[in-house]
Amino acid sequence: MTSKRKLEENLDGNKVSSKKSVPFWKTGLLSSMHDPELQVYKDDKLIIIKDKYPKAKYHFLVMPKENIPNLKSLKKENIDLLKHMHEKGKEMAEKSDADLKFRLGYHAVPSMSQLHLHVISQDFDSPCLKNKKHWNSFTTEYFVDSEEIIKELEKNGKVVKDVASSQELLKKDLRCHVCKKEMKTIPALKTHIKEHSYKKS
DNA sequence: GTTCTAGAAC
DNA sequence: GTTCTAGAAC
Repeated sequence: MTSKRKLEENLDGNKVSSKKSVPFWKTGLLSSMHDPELQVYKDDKLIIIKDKYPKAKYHFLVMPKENIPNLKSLKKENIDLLKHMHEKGKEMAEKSDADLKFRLGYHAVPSMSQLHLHVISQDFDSPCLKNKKHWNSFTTEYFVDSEEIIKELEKNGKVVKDVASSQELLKKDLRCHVCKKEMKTIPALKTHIKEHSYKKS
């Protein structure tokens, strides 16, 4: 027989030496979720936290307490939960700044485990927004509105997103989300978007 | 997901 | 020479 395979486990229960082990950082949200410093709302079904690296003036994550890893795990039984997450997310946006535009949605292929609904103001005014992937993940179809996810689950009983085509969206040229003007660099884009208003019309 | 940094782009 | 992007992280 071959020599014994080292199979230690880290604090998150992931196999450290196995090649198939989940990287340590992928479980980061589960820790953040239970960090009182980040929590802003809590009820029997969900927890809302401030994103640790906000990509706009206001950026929250609404997460179910129940373990639901991602969109693929969603079942028809979760429809009421998703609607509840949407409602509470909307309330949090309202409470933060009632005059500011917000979007509520999911990333097609999120990096981190545990389902999370982004509640993000549309100014994208934040030092944490640094690269093309950040920008495109919130301004292309990679960002799927919460209502669309709920509709898809109601219609098909599941939510399916193609990984390869979704990842291609992240490589698209930089474009202003308001006037659609193409920008050559992230710094130029960040300067440009300051010129628009993000108040509700 | 972020950090770091080599080297491309200017 | 400086700004900016993009890929590795054991």
